[in-house]
Amino acid sequence: MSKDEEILEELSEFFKAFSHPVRLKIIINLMEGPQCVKNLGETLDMSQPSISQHLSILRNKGIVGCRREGSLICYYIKDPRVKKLYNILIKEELSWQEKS
Amino acid sequence: MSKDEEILEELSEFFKAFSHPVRLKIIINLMEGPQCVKNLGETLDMSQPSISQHLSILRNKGIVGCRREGSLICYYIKDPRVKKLYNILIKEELSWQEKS
DNA sequence: TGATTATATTTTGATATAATAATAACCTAA
DNA sequence: TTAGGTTATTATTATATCAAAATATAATCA
Repeated sequence: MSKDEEILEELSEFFKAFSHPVRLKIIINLMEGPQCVKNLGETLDMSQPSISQHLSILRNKGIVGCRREGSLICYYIKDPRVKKLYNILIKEELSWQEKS
Repeated sequence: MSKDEEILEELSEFFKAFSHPVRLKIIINLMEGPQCVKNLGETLDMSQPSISQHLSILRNKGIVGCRREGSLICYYIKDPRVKKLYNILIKEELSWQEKS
């Protein structure tokens, strides 16, 4: 596979991370700061395994990272492209976010 | 479904359009200007039905539009978010594009 | 009209993704 | 070390997506 093909593959994988509403929710929440899985589950009102599965997808793509803090595992945005994307395309669509 | 849920659904559908390397290629090509299906097929070296299928996905999401011009059908970028996305995230990753 | 070119749709089979349930692993505190 | 709370993984089933092939539609030209 050529270099350009690889770039396109990687880019499409990146966008695939955003192509599910639950993952979008997770990403939007993490944009406000690192969160542990438990908090995410409560905020999004979803089952723990489901949250965990989507987090593992985001982790595998390098979009989020995590660190253990005692009994909790704290997730945070890792890929710098997420911030760009959030600022120009996501933030302004969300009614509950101020458009500073 | 709440308003916010709908927004997230729509956004995730939008990103899903970019989550396949062939569709990325098509979008990148159309960013340089409208193209007919035949040209796209030749440029990308892909079968006509395959191009056409991906175009119909992009069409259904409102990302591209098309108009008939004689015997050809000309596709163009329709969703204004595409240009934003292209400029901040896609363009700079492509080695064959100048980063003006 | 029939033939040709351009494009779209449909179908099929293979593969990937999703939700859910069950279980396992890990940490902390008693 | 056991118990309880937190997170991850696995298995299963349902659904979605993909590529490829076959077929259908639409316009043009002879």
